[in-house]
Amino acid sequence: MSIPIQQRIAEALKVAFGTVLSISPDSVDPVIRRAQKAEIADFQANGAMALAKKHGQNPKELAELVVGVVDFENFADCPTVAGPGFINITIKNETLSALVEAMDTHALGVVLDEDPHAVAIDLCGVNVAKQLHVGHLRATIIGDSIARMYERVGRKVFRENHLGDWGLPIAMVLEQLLASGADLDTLSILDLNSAYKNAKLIAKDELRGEKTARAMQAGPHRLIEIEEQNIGAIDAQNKAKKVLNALQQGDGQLLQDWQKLIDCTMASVYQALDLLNVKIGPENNRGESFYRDRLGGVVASFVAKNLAEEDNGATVVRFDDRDRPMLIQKSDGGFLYATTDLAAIQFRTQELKASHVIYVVDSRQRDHFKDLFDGAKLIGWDKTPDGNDSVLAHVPFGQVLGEDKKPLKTRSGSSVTLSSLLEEAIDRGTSEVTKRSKDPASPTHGMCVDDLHTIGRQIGIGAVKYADLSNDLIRDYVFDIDRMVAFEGNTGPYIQYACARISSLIRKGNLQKDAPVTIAEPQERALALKLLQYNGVLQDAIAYLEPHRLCTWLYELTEAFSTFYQSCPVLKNEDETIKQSRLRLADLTRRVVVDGLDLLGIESPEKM
RNA sequence: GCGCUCGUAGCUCAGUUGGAUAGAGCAUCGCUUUCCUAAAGCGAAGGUCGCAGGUUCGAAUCCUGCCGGGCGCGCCA
Repeated sequence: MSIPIQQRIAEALKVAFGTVLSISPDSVDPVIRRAQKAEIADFQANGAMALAKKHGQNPKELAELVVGVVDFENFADCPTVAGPGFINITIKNETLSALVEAMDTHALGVVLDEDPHAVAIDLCGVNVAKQLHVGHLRATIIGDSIARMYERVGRKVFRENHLGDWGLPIAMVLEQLLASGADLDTLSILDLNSAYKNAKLIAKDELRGEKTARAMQAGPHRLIEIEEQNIGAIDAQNKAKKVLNALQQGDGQLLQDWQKLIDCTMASVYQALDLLNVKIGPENNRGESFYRDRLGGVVASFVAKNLAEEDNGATVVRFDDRDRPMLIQKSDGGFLYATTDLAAIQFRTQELKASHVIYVVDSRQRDHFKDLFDGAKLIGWDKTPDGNDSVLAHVPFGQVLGEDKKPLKTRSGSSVTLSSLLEEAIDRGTSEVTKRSKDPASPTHGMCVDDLHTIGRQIGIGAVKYADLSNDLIRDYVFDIDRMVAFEGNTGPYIQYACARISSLIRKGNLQKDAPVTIAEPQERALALKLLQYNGVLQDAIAYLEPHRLCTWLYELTEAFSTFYQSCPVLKNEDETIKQSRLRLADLTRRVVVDGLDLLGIESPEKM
């Protein structure tokens, strides 16, 4: 994390260390960090210890010498030395005032990333004929947030919704529905969902039979027995394979029917995505069917370069450092998800020319992505055509758990649908804001039901998203709606509320945009220093693909504002200059919070 | 069996990629309101950072080995 001033401090100290030690300033790392205690200083340099050690000097004496020669060009006070050789630096109020004024533009201090390459983000991951459930929540909102952050720094982003819209499962669903004589035009997502479950069940049965046979190292006779047991499953599979075959041949009627399944599914998906306030629509669909004609080519490429070999009739890619191979073609000629994913990587780096291919997928698929990325590197799909290295990254996230600390399920044991979850959150948000509006002092007092409901939705959805994004992604978390919608603590509603309070303040004040900013009080300094970190925090959140860094910081920012607001009168300040300066500080804070929440896909109601 | 991952206050979690006395929130207790939204703020209490070694001037952070929870391991996606 860095703010502009931090770099200037680093530069000045590099020169100073270089002078004292008679070495090149470029070889010096002064290790500038924010100071731990605001009362002591704003920043600290920890480099003296390591440098003293390296050059056989006393660290404290070295620090003293450096402090003696360093030139901060009047933007900071004379630094002090503490402990074993920490150098404490305090920025001048005038400097802070000027920096805040400089930040107060449309860009809010965010530095744009000039890399002209695109960024591809694989997110959401819906399956045709499947209702969205909790499992999709994280892949969708984390991916959308990362996309928003990249867009915020000026990058072109492709949100890739890699639909599961092709292959045997879909063929089974289609075959079942056609056989039952269902009218595909009037189907609901629920009908599709049950057909999907049914298909999955049958496929599982067959799989279990095969696995058992293999585990037992059964001979041909035993295999036949098992096949007989699963005769129904095999039969269904065969029928589905025929349907898939016909689809692959381009059967016009079947393709139309297939499209109907997709349309039906996506209609329900978009409804949920709309509630979620994510920027994912039809334009983001690029599913398995898109890659269906490229799979043979993928396998052929690996074979041609001797990167794949035949094993028991299947085609596998082997890696030097692990036993587990990556299967890219089945013994029956069929392709696997690794094949499709390789095709997708090829497409994303070679045709979309993405410098970053990011997968926002459940942590349980770590091994898969390790294989996938290593496979892509073997064949050279980790570079764009112009030779630029592409970063292939898996953003693994943990599971959403129920109160029992097991994956969230309904009482009947089925997985919780995303819409039911969101409805609950919206209800909670709405009842909360409705309750508050009863108070005559509340700005929401007297609002119509529709408006209250809109705010309630913003709060409820914001609560769920913030709770999800504010933890380290790798961790599982318990879905606790009470904690999420709480207006206290590190929650979405708390930050939204803090922001609404500032909006109210601005509405009442008569802000003059060009009024000078004067940082004087400790609480003003703390707020200013916090604000100035925005760009650095955002850049870090992107670099580490960790939205929770932004969350933590936004919470700290709103806390800094609360503290400032508590002890620094704004509207009732008799001094018009101070009042205007503080209004401007408040307005800047408000805009940064709105901007930051937007990067998390969270809306900021003006009243709540 | 192999591999990955997590373990920090009673609970939920941060911890700026190795820096000073490990920080928040919730819950508990105390204080503050003729005051810009008290939907708040301030303070107290609460810790052998899973355990044991090691590297280092310095370790919650890096290395090794254990312990405990979760997850994944060839023709499903």
